[in-house]
Amino acid sequence: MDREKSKPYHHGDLRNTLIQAGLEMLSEGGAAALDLRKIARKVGVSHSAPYRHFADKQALLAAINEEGFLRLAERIEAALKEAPNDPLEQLQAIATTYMQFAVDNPWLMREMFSGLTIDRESFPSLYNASKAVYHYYVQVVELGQQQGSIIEGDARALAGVLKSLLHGVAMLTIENQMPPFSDGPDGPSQLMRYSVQMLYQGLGRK
Amino acid sequence: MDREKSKPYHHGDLRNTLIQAGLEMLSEGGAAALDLRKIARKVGVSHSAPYRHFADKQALLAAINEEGFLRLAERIEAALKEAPNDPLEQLQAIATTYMQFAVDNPWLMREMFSGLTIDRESFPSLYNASKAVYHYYVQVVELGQQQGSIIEGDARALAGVLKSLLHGVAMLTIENQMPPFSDGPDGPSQLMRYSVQMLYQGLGRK
DNA sequence: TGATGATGTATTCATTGTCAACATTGTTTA
DNA sequence: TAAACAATGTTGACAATGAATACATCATCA
Repeated sequence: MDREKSKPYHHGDLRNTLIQAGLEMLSEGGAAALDLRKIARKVGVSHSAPYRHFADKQALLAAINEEGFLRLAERIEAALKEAPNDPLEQLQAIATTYMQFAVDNPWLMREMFSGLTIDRESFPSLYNASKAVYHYYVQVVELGQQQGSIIEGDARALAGVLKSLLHGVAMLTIENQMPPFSDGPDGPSQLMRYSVQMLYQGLGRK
Repeated sequence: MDREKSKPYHHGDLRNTLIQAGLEMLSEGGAAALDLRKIARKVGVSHSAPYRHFADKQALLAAINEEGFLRLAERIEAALKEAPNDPLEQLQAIATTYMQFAVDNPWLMREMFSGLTIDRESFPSLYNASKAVYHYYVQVVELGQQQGSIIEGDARALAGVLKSLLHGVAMLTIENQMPPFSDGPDGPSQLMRYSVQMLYQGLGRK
């Protein structure tokens, strides 16, 4: 009995536990709701214990954001593996995964990309993680170019356009800034598919 | 002499003054740097005076964001007036204006669209202002369709795609999330023009 | 003129990030 | 193995800040 009673003085894995608890707290109201003391309470340590692992609140937030980018990259990688060997379909796979992640983790996404609460440049590993996803875009574009289904040009620049579209659609969706379409696409993932399709075929008439 | 000395007890236009001061403060570090007491000091009133005009910090932020949307809409309207009567050029005018505004007011833009610090839904006038810009997109798309240079389809849905792209490019740019392109477009406004061009002509090869 | 509501002030309180001093424990080393 | 040390956690304190309450000033209008 009492095997839970007298907690050891040292937590054991406080750093990770704090990040996890922070992620949960984020999802319930964003960075504004992210309270260092509350996290500490939740995890069962004193209010200043976190300072042994993070210089300040920013540092914890940076770690949380980094975890977010890692998870996003994981999901996209997994989605790509299951997608058929067709460039457009691979783009769609990335796109809908991106959207799904945003819808599932709106607060996290806002944090990750807002640049409002943390200064990304001062956290190198976060900075790198934040760029990881982009490589998949380039990869798919290059594949498309090799197969002749995507126009010529700097693959990285084209990937940048793609990335921007995905990001814009996803963000505006979770911000309730996308108007509802009566006869247009319905639901986030359809909206995303539609958008990618439009970028692929072009708005201009030939 | 002393014509500035004994300030009148009542400020006269405190509400607007607070918004202006708030905008300035925002531009120096975002909402995190937006300190109610500091604003009050800056404006020369007591630290609880703002509460006569704003229920709380959120309410002031909402007013600031609203002002931001109004300014953005103004700029875009002005840009449209000067643009030639060509749909693609009008799109480009909107796009580069959007980008310029974002580059000029990164913190404000982040605030306006983050949804992190304020709950837009509870401020109707802000909510409306946030949707004003969108109408210009629809307008231009419809014009393009009439002239036959833009493909058929729900103009509002197409405008949504356009809006998403502009937003994505602008936001990722100010967040330093757009990789630099060696032989691609150079500089924010060129990057924006390039992106719109790509959306117009399509990434797919015909 | 004097009643009333709007606007501003002074004071106070709770929350929260941060820091300094101290406690506990695991690890290394003499 | 014992002492020293580094890592980790706790307690208590402080300042900044958002917010609430009670009071002061002033313009307007019946």
